[in-house]
Amino acid sequence: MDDRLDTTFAALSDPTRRAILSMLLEDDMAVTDVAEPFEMSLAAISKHLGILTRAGLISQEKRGRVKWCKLEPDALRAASVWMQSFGQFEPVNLDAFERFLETELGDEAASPDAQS
Amino acid sequence: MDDRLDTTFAALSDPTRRAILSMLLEDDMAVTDVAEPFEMSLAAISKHLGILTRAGLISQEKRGRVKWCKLEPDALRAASVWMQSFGQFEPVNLDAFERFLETELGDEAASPDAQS
DNA sequence: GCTATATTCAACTGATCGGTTGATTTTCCA
DNA sequence: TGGAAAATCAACCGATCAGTTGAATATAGC
Repeated sequence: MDDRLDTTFAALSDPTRRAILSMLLEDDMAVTDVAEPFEMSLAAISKHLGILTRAGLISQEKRGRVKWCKLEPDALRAASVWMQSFGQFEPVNLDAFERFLETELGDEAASPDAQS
Repeated sequence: MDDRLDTTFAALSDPTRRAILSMLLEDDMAVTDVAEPFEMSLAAISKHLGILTRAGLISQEKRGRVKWCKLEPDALRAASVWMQSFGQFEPVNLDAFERFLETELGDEAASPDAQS
């Protein structure tokens, strides 16, 4: 019944996939370009993109021989709502968000292979 | 570096564990009582609780021979903030939240074995 | 002390995961 | 027309996962 949340959270549990989402936050990208900063094979990245697509977190559109990857942020809404049902925390703590952007997100997007 | 998000999202990706969290939203519970509505062994539930504890999503305190499980909603904050960095930063759609509480959460808490 | 209760441990199983490599398929372009 | 580039497929590997069963460890209460 809640396969949706299963696949969403499972997709988000991998640091490589979260890094990919951060990259796509900047702009749409082709598969090869997504793979470029990572120290792993193109096939591996292709699999990750497949998982993200099946989770609805991104969409892929083929134009010519290039497949463009696009972030689909709406897919996060269900999961986000689920999480907010716990701990009635106010929408977003802006301080924490600021701190997060500096550390987590910034680092990850700048040097994805630095994910430990 | 972001092991925290890894373990948080991985813990949330299992429907049994999400159901357990929903149950603990109502009240603190002993391990045996947590296990009661599920069609699986006590040992399996014990493992799930261990995973939730390691992820910081719950805490366990032993009083006598009973181990009490308590929800720790703060652990969701980092993950929640991460997710809200995608999408249009506006809080949560309250209508969707309302609908969710009626369907998803209510059902899951009422009959956890109905998870497919 | 003895026994029942609460919980975990240990060892095992089958399935899934994240990665690899090599072969294919599709498309662009000179 | 014939490469070269973009991406996926297929088969494999070792690790982890979710579950089982049976034994072990505390603790409570008569």
